[in-house]
Amino acid sequence: MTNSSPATIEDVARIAEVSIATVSRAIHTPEKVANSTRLKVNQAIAITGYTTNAMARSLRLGRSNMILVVAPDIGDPNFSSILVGLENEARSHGYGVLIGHTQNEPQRGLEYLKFLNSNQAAGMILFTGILPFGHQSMTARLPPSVGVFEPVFNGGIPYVGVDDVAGARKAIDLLIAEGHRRIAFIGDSRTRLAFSRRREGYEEGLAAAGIPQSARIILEGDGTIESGRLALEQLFMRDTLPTAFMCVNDQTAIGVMLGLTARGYDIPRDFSVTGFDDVPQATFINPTLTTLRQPRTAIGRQAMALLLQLLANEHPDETEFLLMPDLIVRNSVSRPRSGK
Amino acid sequence: MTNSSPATIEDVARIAEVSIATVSRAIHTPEKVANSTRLKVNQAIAITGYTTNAMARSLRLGRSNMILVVAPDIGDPNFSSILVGLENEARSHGYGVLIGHTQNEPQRGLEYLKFLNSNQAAGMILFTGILPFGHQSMTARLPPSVGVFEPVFNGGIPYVGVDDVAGARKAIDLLIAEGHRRIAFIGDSRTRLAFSRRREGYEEGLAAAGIPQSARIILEGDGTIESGRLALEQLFMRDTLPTAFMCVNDQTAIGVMLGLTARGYDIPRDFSVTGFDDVPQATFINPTLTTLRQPRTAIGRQAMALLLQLLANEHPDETEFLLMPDLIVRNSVSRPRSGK
DNA sequence: TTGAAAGCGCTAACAC
DNA sequence: GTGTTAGCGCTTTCAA
Repeated sequence: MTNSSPATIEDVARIAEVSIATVSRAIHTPEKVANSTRLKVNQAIAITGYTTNAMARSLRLGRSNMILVVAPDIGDPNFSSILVGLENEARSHGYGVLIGHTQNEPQRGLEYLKFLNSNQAAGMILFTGILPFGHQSMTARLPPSVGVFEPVFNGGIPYVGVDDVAGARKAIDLLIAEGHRRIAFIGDSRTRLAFSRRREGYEEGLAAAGIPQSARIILEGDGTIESGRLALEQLFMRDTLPTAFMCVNDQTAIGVMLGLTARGYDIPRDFSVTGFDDVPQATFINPTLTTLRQPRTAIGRQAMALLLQLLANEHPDETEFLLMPDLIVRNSVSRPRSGK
Repeated sequence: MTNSSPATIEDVARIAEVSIATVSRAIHTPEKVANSTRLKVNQAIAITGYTTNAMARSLRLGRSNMILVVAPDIGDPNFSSILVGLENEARSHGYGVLIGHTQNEPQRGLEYLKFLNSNQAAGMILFTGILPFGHQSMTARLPPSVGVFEPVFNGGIPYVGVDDVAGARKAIDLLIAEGHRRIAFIGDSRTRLAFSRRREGYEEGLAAAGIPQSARIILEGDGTIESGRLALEQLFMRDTLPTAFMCVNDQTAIGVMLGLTARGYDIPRDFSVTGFDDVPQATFINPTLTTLRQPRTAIGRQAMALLLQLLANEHPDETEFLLMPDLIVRNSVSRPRSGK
């Protein structure tokens, strides 16, 4: 039990009465070390409380054992459970996870680019649909990277996400099965692929049910609560109201529900609402929200597994890995009021 | 513009036609380098796109430039804005921030302990009231550390938080000023100091208003939405109901409001409710929640500033740094119904 | 199966 | 004001 500065490989070697090379081998390639020697080394490690100095190791190896996870906003309710998957997978392969949040500011992104360039991370997981690094990203050498949720536009980077089209299809099919015909899609976006894919699912579902083009009601949004509210206001200025709102995500749905409630309507009696994501609030809002659950932990796990593959120089053929979201039926959907 | 492996200090030195020592000095102690030389070096850095290899630097210096932030749950709505303060302060002093989340599992804590022992972080910010490392933390050398929100019980670690007593006092004084006399405190906890301090503020306020001990209604909770609901159910099984609920935090308040609404009551007509923290949801819930705003960014900034002081071997006398929360008056409080 | 030694990229003491 | 050099702790040839 040394007490001053942390034990080094040399301390272990001295106590075990072997060379530092043997200690290193006993740790990383134990099969290349005689049983008796390995035992001595292990004892010495226990005595000293030795842990490998990751700096020195990374310097020597030319790569670190950290993965940088870049997210625009770690307050995002989706984020933390995905992180669990990411971390568990990384950890079980000897990697640590480092979280960078850019707050949607390119300036912050550049800091991380510097970080990457100084070799402090072996790979990168991106939570954003674009490389958050501005123009410099073009000239810089990026480490192996994997996107989560959305493809990374300017990178040719593989990604793991959810099958948005199929998921949206589940929602729209439910609404149609309940008898809805005039269903609005709230939250279309040209800049967010996930959102426009969900709109695709909406259109596919309507088409499959033989509902004419003219009955489609599509409003744009950016996925915030506020955008849901706003879209609702716009809708109420038209003459034909839908009987159901299929929202691009839960935040939007919450905005719509808040707006509807404020106008004195009852959900689901007067209007049905669906979301997408299954954020924690979905179970607390009144009525509880029917939505699609993102397989978050699985997404995280698979994204990290993919990155580790890349790091091992195995390049899979596919560039898009989609998992299936589950439809979670709660209380925000019912049959439309007869006559409407 | 080199293209293969990242430029090293040697590349820069060669191009600038100086020694590597001069390059290092030009970067870290520019005043010790002749203007003309510095210029050449800067040009060479620009040409090569050189960034210091943080691994090598840390190894040489014997300390890293990363600060580990350990949080039990990064999904906590308080967390991300505090992180902003932490990060900005750290970054402006050349430190990076690394986030570790323990998910309240001691096992995870141990991983971070190993991380610290391998010298990968120079210091630590703790978001939890206890060292999340189990028994081993006793024997291990911990780096300079600072707590956020709550003192760290088993460490003698200074912390930056909010003045919970004074904050709670603001809430209770408001309720009393509105005319409430029977006010319940929801969310007392023996294990969370911040919570019991808020209860202290509650008691102080009642005492100052001359409200007798017997009128105190105190229920326990763990600060979750569910705990708020639960406490409410318990209260409704008693015969004397309060006219106002002073909740230990916003989550609890939301639980109480949800429960009240579910029972058909109107807030604030039938009951007033206050929270603590000012989470984002406080503005979206209906009615909007009167609460105390944590000066989050300031807390983060100050905590990191304190840690940087420690890292510079300056040890302040105080061990507790409290900032004042602001009372944010919204719509969940009104005068009690006459006759109640 | 083990040891000696080179060297990853950097900083700082020392010499000039 | 600048260069030379030792060495941070580690992994990995190369020899034995």
